[in-house]
Amino acid sequence: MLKETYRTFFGTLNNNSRLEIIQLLRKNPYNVTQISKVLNMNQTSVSHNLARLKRCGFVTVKNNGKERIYTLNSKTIKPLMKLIDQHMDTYCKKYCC
Amino acid sequence: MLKETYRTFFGTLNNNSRLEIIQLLRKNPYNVTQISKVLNMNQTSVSHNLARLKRCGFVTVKNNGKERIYTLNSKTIKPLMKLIDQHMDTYCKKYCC
DNA sequence: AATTTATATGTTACTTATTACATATGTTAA
DNA sequence: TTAACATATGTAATAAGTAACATATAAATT
Repeated sequence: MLKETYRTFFGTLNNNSRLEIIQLLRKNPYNVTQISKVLNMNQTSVSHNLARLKRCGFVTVKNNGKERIYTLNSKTIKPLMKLIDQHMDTYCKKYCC
Repeated sequence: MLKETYRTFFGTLNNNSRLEIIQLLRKNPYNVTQISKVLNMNQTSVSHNLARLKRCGFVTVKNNGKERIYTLNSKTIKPLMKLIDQHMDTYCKKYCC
């Protein structure tokens, strides 16, 4: 696997706003306005971050009138986040944080 | 899970040097000098980056005389990297890179 | 077709992370 | 006990990423 691909992947995850969006989308799909309201982030920021998440396959998007509904990739990202939670649960209490 | 814990986790992975070290350690444990020679990185950089990897439970270390041998966490990080490779294989060709 | 609502994109000041230098510590052997 | 080897840590210039502004596009409603 290309080094740059990893960087894009982890660079995407290494951001508070995007992590908050991911955590929210773990529960349910939402549109941009909903996300920015729930997370109290401004709309342009949400759009920028969703664009990046989409570019990397973390989320997919579906049009619904003027809304755009974003869904977390349930095939790879959902199980991945679960596995990462497990790692952090076991190791990050002792070592990191 | 705490937001800061995620940041530490992904921040650790979002770095070329550390990713190269991880990729190397997926094959075998190595000491600091070996790592810096194989990857053509200066020793202080390798030590700094190993310190961070250790702090987050990505690697463990074992003393062997004056050497210190670093091993990748095979319980969580090895399978995690595999899962990430799979995601990138499926989605990042189309979307990211 | 003009207005409103929803979302996306371009750009830049600012914040954060990285790298590499100098140097310190720790271990072994002469 | 000092020289040599192995690794770790403090610090700062530089590089990279972020957030927020202004603005553009796109769909629906009047």
